[in-house]
Amino acid sequence: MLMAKMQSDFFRDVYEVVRLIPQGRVSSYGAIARYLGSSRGSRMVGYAMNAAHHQIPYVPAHRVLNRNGMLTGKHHFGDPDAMQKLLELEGIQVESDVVVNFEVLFWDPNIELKID
DNA sequence: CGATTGACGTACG
DNA sequence: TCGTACGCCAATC
Repeated sequence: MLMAKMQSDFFRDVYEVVRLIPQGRVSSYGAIARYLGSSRGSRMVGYAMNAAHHQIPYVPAHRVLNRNGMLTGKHHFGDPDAMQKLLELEGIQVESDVVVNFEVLFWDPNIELKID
């Protein structure tokens, strides 16, 4: 029975945090990784996103960008324009594969989910 | 089992 | 300021 633990707990936690990202807001791989305790595991977050497509419920991976606010993973959405389109549907302006006002729309779990 | 890769980030020149 | 090098850790070859 237990077909759980298909991925590491780290991955599962990544999905959970990504789902907590409000609509119209974005976050970064590094911020999530840091929130989970692996400040240098940013690559793992990106790798987790790679598998996020078959995760249920839906994981808004398009809200996760790199520290530069660039849509680095847009090529992994099937269509290169899909990620930008999803962001625009949430009212996020994207220009040259970069989110406009990224620092304003930036949603940092270390702050929003901060444990007192 | 070892080498390479990867949706990143930081350090260094 | 920009380009290159390296580290992180899991997955793939």
